[in-house]
Amino acid sequence: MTPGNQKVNNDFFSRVYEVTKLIPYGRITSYGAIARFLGSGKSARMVGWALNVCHSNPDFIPAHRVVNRNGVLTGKHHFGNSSTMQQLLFNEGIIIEDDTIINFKEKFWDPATGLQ
DNA sequence: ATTCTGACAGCAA
DNA sequence: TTTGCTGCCAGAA
Repeated sequence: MTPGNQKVNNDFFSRVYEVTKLIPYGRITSYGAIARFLGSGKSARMVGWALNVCHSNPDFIPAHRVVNRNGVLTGKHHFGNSSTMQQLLFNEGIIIEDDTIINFKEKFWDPATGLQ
């Protein structure tokens, strides 16, 4: 395996968790934003996959603060109950209507600009 | 080993 | 504007 082709999977997953944990309370971001922040802008699906297996991480991962670029709660079904994700977000001041975050643009937090 | 699918995103029609 | 296909990387069958 070439140096530049080394597996970053482990690292990638961990980074996804770290970034996700950095999302401020009441704020949200998108899979693509995280992927892009990690350097793999086109690997947004991997971010979702990482969050899908985030239970392997001992720390609490606020995965409910991560939605797709449209602000749609595409992963709500992975929170046990379909309404759990929406409920969690609602508790943080995120207004959701029809599985879509109304004030998405307003509450959006980009790790790239949010951490600088 | 091959094929399909997935918590996405970008672009073409 | 909406719909559909493609790229992305990993895992499951």
